[in-house]
Amino acid sequence: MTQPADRLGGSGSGDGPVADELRLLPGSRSTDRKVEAGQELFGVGAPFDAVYNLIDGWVALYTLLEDGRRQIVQFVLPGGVFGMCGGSSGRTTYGAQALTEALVSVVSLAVLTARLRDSPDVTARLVRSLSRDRALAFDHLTSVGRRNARERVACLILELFVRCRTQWPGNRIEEMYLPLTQEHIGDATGLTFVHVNRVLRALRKEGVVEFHHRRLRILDPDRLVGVAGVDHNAAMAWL
Amino acid sequence: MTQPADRLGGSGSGDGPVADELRLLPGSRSTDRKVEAGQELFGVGAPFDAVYNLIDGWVALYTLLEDGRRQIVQFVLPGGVFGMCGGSSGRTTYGAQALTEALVSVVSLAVLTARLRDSPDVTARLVRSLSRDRALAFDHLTSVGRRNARERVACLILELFVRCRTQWPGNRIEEMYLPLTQEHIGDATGLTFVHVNRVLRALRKEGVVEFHHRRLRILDPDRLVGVAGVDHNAAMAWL
DNA sequence: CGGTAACTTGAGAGTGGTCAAGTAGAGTGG
DNA sequence: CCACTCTACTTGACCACTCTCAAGTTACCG
Repeated sequence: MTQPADRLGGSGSGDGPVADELRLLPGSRSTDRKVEAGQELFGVGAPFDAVYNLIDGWVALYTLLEDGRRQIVQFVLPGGVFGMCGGSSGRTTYGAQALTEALVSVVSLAVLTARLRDSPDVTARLVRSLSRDRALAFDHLTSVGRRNARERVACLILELFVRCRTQWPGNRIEEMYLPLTQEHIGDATGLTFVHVNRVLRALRKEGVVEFHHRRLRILDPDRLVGVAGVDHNAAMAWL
Repeated sequence: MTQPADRLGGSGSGDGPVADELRLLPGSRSTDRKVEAGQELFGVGAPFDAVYNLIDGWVALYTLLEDGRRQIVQFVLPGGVFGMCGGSSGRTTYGAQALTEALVSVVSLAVLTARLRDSPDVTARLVRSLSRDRALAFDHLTSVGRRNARERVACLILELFVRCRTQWPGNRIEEMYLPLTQEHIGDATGLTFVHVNRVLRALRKEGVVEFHHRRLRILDPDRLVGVAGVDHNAAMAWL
């Protein structure tokens, strides 16, 4: 474990009682694969014949432009499913990188289609997951397309905060582990890390949020929601 | 019909032999609903208990910010499925507006879940559709987050061109009907319509594309791909 | 022929990018 | 224990891409 022991964001390094409700296919943990922080699960354009189901840890999905510009299109939390791609090319259009030590269940497409056939429950899980992803992607698109830098950063922080809360309903509401660099935030919001830094400093000086050493502290939740420019109810809808 | 008769982009106004492969639920056309161009299918935050399956025409999915800023998150073409939302709120987070006269099949959630249960084929269609949507959303996100105005506009045009081609493999490759205003393009690319106009003028002057009166003419496909900054293969992957 | 929606163009301003330099912190090896 | 290194963070100066505001023009439709 490279993370501090008291972090939120994982159920620990053991193979303990990992909740089955995080699994697309409950039960089978024979296909589990563990990767270290920073490792790539698969790269952009990799052939795909399997679906990944994150059980523990954080994963970032990203795309690349020819000249190296990068866009993080999604942060995956436990329970998330990725690796399925639209298009007929049989290759992924995005890559997946573990942000922390992570545990994924690898499900081959053959197994998945078989299970979809006989298990309405698996189908429902997958459809729900894909729908959620699409809704999240739409939100990000709106943020990046129509919000300014302050709003984007605040929005992202708020989103991750809310998603973490629901994943790990811990008690330390004011502080949480966020395994990101400012460059990650920039790549997710469509900004440069230099500008992310400026925004973060401003928010810090104003006493809204504090983000140092992968620890996020929400100093003033209400102000944060205000800066993000989201409806109070909308923020709750992420739950 | 408000569109010229020779447009690409629809199978006509009749109730003729609409291909069943566009339908999530083949056969049942009792639930079809026809809407005029410009009409809203549902607004942002509408309660949803049904899934929409576009059979004919163009639809735009959009989100709104409190102050009126709008982001188009997806252009739906025949065969597309929308109206399913992630989140548990039971309300849509985006609205849907018909860009042309459109024909949609409305499937109640109850019916859908029943069909998912007993028809692997329906399940496969839905999963494929949702996966494709997610991939498209990721592409848009990359565009809006990491490309400049020229690239974004070129990308969008290219994407719509390719998608149209595959929908309606007509013969007039050089010209097609695109039921958008420059403001639509702006709302989809995260730009203002003023700036979209400038970009479009420049591309026109350079002899790359021409877009007037809802007619798009690709003057120089290779240059367009170059301006868009996409890999030649990647462009084909949309097919 | 008037009204309206879409498109066009210009001038000025501002948000956010680029480039460059420097600081802080964690890990490593002498 | 102290350089040394590497990554992440910080800050400043400058600039440009894109927005805003404001006037027009054009095309379509009643």
